[in-house]
Amino acid sequence: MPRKPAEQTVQPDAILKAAATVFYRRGYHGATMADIAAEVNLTAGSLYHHFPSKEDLLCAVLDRGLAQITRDVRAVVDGGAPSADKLRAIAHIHVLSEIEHSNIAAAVIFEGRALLDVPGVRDQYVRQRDTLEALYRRVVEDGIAAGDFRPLDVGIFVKALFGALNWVSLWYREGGRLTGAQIAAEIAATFLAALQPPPAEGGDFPPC
Amino acid sequence: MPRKPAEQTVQPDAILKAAATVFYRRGYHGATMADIAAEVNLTAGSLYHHFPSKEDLLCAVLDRGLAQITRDVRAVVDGGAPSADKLRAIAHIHVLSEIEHSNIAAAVIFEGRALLDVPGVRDQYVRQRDTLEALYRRVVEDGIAAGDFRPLDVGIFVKALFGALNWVSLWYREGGRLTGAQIAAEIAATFLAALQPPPAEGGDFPPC
Amino acid sequence: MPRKPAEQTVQPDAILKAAATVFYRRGYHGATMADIAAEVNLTAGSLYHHFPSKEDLLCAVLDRGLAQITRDVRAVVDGGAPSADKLRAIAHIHVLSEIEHSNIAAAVIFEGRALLDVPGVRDQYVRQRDTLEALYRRVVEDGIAAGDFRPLDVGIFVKALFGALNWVSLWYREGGRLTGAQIAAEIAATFLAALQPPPAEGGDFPPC
Amino acid sequence: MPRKPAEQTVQPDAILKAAATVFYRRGYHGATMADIAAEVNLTAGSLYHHFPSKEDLLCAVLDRGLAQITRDVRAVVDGGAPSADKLRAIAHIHVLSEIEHSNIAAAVIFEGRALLDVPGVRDQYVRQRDTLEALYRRVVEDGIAAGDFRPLDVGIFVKALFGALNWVSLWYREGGRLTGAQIAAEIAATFLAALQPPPAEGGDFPPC
DNA sequence: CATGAATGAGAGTTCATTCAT
DNA sequence: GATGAATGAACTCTCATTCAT
Repeated sequence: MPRKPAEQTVQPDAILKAAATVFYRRGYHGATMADIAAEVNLTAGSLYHHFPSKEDLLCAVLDRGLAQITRDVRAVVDGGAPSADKLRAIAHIHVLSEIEHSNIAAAVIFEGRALLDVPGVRDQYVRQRDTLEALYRRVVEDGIAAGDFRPLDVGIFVKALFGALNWVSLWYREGGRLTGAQIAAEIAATFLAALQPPPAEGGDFPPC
Repeated sequence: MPRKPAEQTVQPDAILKAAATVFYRRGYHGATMADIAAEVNLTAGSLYHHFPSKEDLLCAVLDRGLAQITRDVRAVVDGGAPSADKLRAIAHIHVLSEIEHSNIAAAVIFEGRALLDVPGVRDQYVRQRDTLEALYRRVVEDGIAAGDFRPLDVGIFVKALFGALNWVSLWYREGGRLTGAQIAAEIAATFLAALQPPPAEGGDFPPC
Repeated sequence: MPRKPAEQTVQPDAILKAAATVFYRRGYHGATMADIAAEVNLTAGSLYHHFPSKEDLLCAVLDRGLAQITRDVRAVVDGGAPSADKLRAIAHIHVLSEIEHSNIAAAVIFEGRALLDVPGVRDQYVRQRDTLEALYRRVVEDGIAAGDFRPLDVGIFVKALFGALNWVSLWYREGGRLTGAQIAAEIAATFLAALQPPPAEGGDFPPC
Repeated sequence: MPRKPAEQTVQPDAILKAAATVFYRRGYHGATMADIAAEVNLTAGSLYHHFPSKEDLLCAVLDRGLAQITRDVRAVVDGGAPSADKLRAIAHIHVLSEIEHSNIAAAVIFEGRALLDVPGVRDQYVRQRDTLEALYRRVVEDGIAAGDFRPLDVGIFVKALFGALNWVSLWYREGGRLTGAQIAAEIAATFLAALQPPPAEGGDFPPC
């Protein structure tokens, strides 16, 4: 007894965005297929024409989100800019991904845990996440090697940076005091300050 | 025909710890009352002798966790140590709370979102969280006022610090390369480095 | 945007065979329209160009199957062969129908029950089934009347024969030890042996 | 918001009987958990306190039914009665099981197919079924070996017997012309007649 | 207090059916 | 005619919650 066909066909892309939004808003377990469907003016059952299950939907969201941010970050990392600029650029990408691209990145960040029970899926997710982290790490390591940054525990440093950047999605509100770009710049500045090499011993000063 | 009472009466405290653990592990919506009960060798129904609902359990966990860490942090902030030492101390408290106290703090961090739908509850939670954040902010502001730290956007800085510290609960594994204390120290060092005032322009140096 | 029509128009006949196969394989309730459609390289929706509903499909299958076997059996029963030959012939028809004609007969046998809820449909189905049974019964009764078979409870006998013949569809496997014809012959032989009149008391023997 | 506790505790046994009845009436796929639950004055969800899934319920029904009839039949087969008496006895057991023991046996017979998709389960079911069939076969083979029965294709014969006996559950109606015991006796008589050795060629008669 | 059994409100998922293209 | 997308009803299963024992 179906009656009313949808006004216009829904793209799987729109569903992914809707899912990301709802997963982020309610969490994976708290989100219902009906919630997601409503976001694109569908009913829950209709989603199954596009994705075989809720879990697959989450996988697709995470996959898509990580792939996108990874691609953008990699472009920066592979570029020829100074390390400090690279770090500023990836902070920018990271924050903007979180707050602009339909929360896909934010869902990635916080709901990836929901997948950690499903072994096959988990592995792929963890691998992608590690790939991204490795890119951040490379920027820092290269900067240290080049003498632009002071040596420190890169592992902890990158995880702290990740935490600071990811956390933005939890407190950012549109129309707040600062734009996403400004927030990214400020965070980058903070972490760059922490990477500042100490003033060279005497070297900067002309001999008396 | 239940006959055999638990070996020893279960303290509400143990239930809170169990709930925190399970909330952290599975998320609020993913956790079941049976999961939590099993953690203390009870059945789901028995939990209702101690807490009126699952939501109340979460509230209690968050309340307890925030209250505890807030109390500890406040003690430090109210003390007379130099700002840098205070920041090191609260990082230590923060990280240790996350990874040692039965994940209560970690649950606080990530599952507080589950309460954001319930208005009355939400407000109390947000208020407590803001109280804690204000303490961190005070340390930074005092340090800046005292000239120990360089001036910067304190709001962003504190949120970045929060993110970096909270993130630890997502990647920390017992028996890893570093202890919680070492991690806290490293993160504190990073953020303190970012707070380092630039070398005074010449003033520190005697005239040549 | 469907563009490519099926290679060649699908006959309702092919759909009926497909439906019979799937109904037999999965049972009426276990079979989906998509299953049936796939069997003839269609999609579920397309079936509705040929049959108004799943129930109608089952009706058509049963109707067709029963009509066919009834026609064949009637031809034998109305013929002039000896009763024993008639019984052999209908066993042959019955078994071959089950295992060769796309399981239509087998579906008839086991899935007719699914219709027993729908009153109007049920009646027609039951009537057809009784018609078929009456033909079997006539062969036995005629044989008894003619003195070829020993008298016995014809109702039970025919139902036992039905059961034995129908059961074949549940255990027959293509390429097994015996062909369908051999199985039919063996079953017929068994039931004919049971119909054997006892040796006449003395009458057959010349006086000593 | 549960309100009304059941008047009296339901035994798993009662659920099994209910399930057998409903499975038989509607078929496995046509039966709903609510149907089964209603039969014992429960709601669907409550069944899950006793059986982990609908499939498990079917397994339990089949297991129980097959085990019971197999036990009874084995007792007869292992006894010392003449082969003909054994065959009469097992026909009696078989038919009575079908029509009296809550349709468990009938469900076994017709709904076992629903399990044939689940490999692990299927194997156990098939094994049990084969065990039962082997008992029937043994009776016939022993009878032949003892010269009580004429030699014939035992495989087909036993399957025909099975079919005839199982079919009873499809047409038997309480209060009909014959009791279950009478039906069993008649079917046994039919098959025993088919097993009758032909009158010895003259040898039995004294020379004239 | 603890328990096991029960409940009712969904949740995810399936599926027969419809319909614009 | 065929299709893909959509729907709504129904189903299996889960779970927070209650309560007699």
